[in-house]
Amino acid sequence: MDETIAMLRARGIQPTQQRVAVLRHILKVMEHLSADEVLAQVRRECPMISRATVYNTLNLLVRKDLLRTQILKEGTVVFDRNVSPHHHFIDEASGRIYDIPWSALKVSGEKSLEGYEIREYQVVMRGRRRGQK
Amino acid sequence: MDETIAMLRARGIQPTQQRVAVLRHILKVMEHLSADEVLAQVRRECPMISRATVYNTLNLLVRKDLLRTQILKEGTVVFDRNVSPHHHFIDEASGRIYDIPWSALKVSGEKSLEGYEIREYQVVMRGRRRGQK
DNA sequence: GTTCGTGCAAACGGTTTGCAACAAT
DNA sequence: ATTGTTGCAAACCGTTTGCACGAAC
Repeated sequence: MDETIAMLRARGIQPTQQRVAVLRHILKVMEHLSADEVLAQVRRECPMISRATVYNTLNLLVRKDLLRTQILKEGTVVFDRNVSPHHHFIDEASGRIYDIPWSALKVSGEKSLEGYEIREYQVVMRGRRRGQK
Repeated sequence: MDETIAMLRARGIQPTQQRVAVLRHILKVMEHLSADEVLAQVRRECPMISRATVYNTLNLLVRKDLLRTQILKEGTVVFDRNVSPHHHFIDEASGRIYDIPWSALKVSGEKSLEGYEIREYQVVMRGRRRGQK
């Protein structure tokens, strides 16, 4: 049985060919893709998919908590398959975004902020990846 | 003597009427404005300013380190008059962005991230402002 | 009289929307 | 038959660009 289809069904989403292709692709690649990147890449395997369907599908998956959007790049939103709290590092040379595990960093002091009801937070780091790839 | 004009001169920028109006407005308001918001608000005092000039001016001021851009909202960049390290809180109800002083939060663990050369980082918090206004 | 700055309109890129054709139930 | 899904094209919105007019050195 197909895990991607099961995920969609579990959220009450009809597993159409296009939706399965989109979700399957995102779960496969490790990158944080923009909608247009998803479109281009999914089209290789599923040529008859339209821009509108990709956008519709991605927004649907976000609404159903299978994906999250992140505001990390100028001009475009990226979709994150990791829906649990974590931090981000953005390589300024390549633009590539890396997930940093929640446990790798510790933020303190946020409880003493008066008047701010924090629903969620993350550390956003920018710089350069060094060494390996 | 005018402080705004002095700031521009110090950076070798010709203090034209439009540039002074843009910078003066940004230094006056406390908000993190988008370019179009700057345009709309500056036009009240300086009606004969064009969209292109506002965008040109803002980009120039960023290039000369008088402003910083921040990627915090979907679909638009905001301009930050605070060019020193600090954190941000975004009120999800109003969209308003608040500066959080660098000293209010402490992040630890970032030195032990192997392979990541961090040039800068900040904590981005989202939630609701409580109480006063 | 060059250089620099401005205003306008067109172009651009990411995203959304309206709508007609088409499945699926 | 009704509802949900897709593809296409047009619309939209923030931003950039090309170009001609005008101001400043």
